Amino acid sequence: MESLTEKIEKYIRSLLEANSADEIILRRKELANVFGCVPSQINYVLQSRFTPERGFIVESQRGGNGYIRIIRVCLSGVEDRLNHIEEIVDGVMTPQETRRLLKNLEERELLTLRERTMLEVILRFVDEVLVSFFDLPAYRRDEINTELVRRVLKSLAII
Amino acid sequence: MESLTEKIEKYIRSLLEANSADEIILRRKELANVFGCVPSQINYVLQSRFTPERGFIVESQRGGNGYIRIIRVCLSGVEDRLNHIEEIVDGVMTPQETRRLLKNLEERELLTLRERTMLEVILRFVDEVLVSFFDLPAYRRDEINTELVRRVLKSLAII
DNA sequence: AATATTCTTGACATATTTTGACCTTCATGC
DNA sequence: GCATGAAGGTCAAAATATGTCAAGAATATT
Repeated sequence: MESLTEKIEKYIRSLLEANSADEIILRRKELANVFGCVPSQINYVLQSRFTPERGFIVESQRGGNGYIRIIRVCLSGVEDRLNHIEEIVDGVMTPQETRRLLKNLEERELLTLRERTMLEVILRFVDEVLVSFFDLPAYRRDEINTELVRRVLKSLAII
Repeated sequence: MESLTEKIEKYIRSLLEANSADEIILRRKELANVFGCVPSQINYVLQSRFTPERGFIVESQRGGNGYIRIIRVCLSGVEDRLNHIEEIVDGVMTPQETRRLLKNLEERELLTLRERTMLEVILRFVDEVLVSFFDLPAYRRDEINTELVRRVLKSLAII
């Protein structure tokens, strides 16, 4: 069973494909009408599915002639990719957040499945060492794991 | 006598076979119902049997329309390669020996440049953490680093 | 026989989706 | 200017999934 959120996500992605554009403009109310849902559902879809981590930027304007603009981000140069990494690997990530990030990066083809698997094996091993040898609390382990991911992704960004 | 965990493991594997797919999607509660067990038993099976080290990636999402997705990344004919790994990652390696091994694997096209870079960045970071946080002597760090390489290569041998 | 490891269970914690009531912003006509 | 109506935004509750953790039971190892 596909959720409403997934349907709307696919619809928006199909609009982007169809226009073979990196950008589309929507009316929130109209889109909500298409799916027979409440307008704020659209906000939820945007906030959960069209995030920078997934490679999108969303702009909007209220008031008369208001709109929602969805932009697919293209990472062209090394500089762009490094900044992007800094943006999406922000603060300290829990293992769950880390796994989700890796999944998203694979979906965007910024990581291969092998690279993702390697990283998961390594993160598990490092975590195991930190807990069983050094009895480190979860928060400290998350700090180290996050920094590891940050460094790896940065190093890959420049290749 | 087969344990519940083993039964569930076989059942999931059979689902993957049956669909001849590299991926299945489950509902934790439903699967628990099939075996008349507690839902968290499913987590135990996933954590102990469907690890990246064994060639699986597990993704999941909580909440409404939640799911558990199991991705198989393993192929057949693994035995030889595993033995080979045991041979080449023998004993404890120094950082120099490790780098030479990784370079060699890249030249033989068993690792890509990106994968080798990932590993080198990770090994350097782990070593740094072990020194600066825990003041571990060199031979202990080499043990950990060697084990890390062994695990990663084993999991890659499966893929 | 004693100890260590793995398995099983259940109480409790956390995350996601959907909906609706209420808030904020802005272009436009007067 | 400024009131108005037409946008989009925020927040919280309810429903519904999965995750975590620890204790006890079952098995394996020494």
